[in-house]
Amino acid sequence: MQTNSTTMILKEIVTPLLRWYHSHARILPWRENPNPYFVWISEIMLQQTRVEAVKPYFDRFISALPTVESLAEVPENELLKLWEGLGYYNRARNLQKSAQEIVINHDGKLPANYKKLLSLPGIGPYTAGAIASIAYQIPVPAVDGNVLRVITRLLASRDDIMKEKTRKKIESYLAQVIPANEAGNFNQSLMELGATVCLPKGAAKCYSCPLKQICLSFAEDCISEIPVKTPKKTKRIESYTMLRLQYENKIALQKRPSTGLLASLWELPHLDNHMGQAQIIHYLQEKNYKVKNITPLPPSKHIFTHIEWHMIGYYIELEQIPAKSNYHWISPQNLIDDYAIPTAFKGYL
DNA sequence: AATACGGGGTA
DNA sequence: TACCCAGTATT
Repeated sequence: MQTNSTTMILKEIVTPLLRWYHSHARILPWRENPNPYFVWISEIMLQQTRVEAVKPYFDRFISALPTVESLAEVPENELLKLWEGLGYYNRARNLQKSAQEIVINHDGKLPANYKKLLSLPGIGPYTAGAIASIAYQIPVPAVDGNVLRVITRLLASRDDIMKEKTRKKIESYLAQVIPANEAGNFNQSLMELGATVCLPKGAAKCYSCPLKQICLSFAEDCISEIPVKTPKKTKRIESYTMLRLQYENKIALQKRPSTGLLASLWELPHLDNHMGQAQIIHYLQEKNYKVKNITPLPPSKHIFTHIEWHMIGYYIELEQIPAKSNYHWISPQNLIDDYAIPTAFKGYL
């Protein structure tokens, strides 16, 4: 073990951070009973997702699926319905794959082992560290965006936090100072500080930071310059015309492909580009749908991480549909109960 | 190493 | 707008 200046600084934060966390930890649903299953579910939900967004999903999810076994067995449509609107839907499917593996290979319990956790689908270095430390008190780091920001600022490091190398370096530093009996509290205290005090984009509340005496960026007055992040590339724009098709009080839906964006979720029928009423009527007539009434719906925009959807839409009442319609015709109540529909389409439902 | 993968909150 | 969020999997 090395004891360079970096490690010495990090050793100094342990006690003040734990003391601060003891009195400032937010009360969160998944902290009430931090059993491995609840910790796991919460950590998956929290990937790239804010605490406030997760809260209602977490409570509903663990009520519906309180055990690893129940998650392993739930039908996919029910699972996706529980995840509807939360985004990154592969998280839900990977959760179930892992649950099935855990039932088969680990006696239905999350393994108390960092590498075994890491091998499960949907669990990467951060989540493996979070579960290991929070649920099992195993002294391994859990480095998320908060921790990257807190530590680079603490050290006044200009390392690019988008690079894996930076994360690994910080993990190796932290591994040397994690207190043996409070691994979970220590990791959570770093994240909590990042989430509530050491805020991004010039919003840091250094005046109330328990580490301001130690923080090199605070001393050098360069908080606003750290962390360094490589800029992300611009989004592409895609245009669609959404069809809100109505026939005998039922709505047309179709299932999205099993791979790619919003895989396997349900969607409204739609055409590429922005089409006029005449083009839509022509398109439907060719497929033997007879239009009774068509009215334009207001444009809407949905922004993904890497794509922007620019949508227009039409509300269309049909008086006849072909014997073999490619669409699924769903009653409104059935749609609410059983069909997971991404937020992007909600503007036209 | 770069890109795909949601959705919402904030300055 | 642009950035950011208790990141991971795939290419």
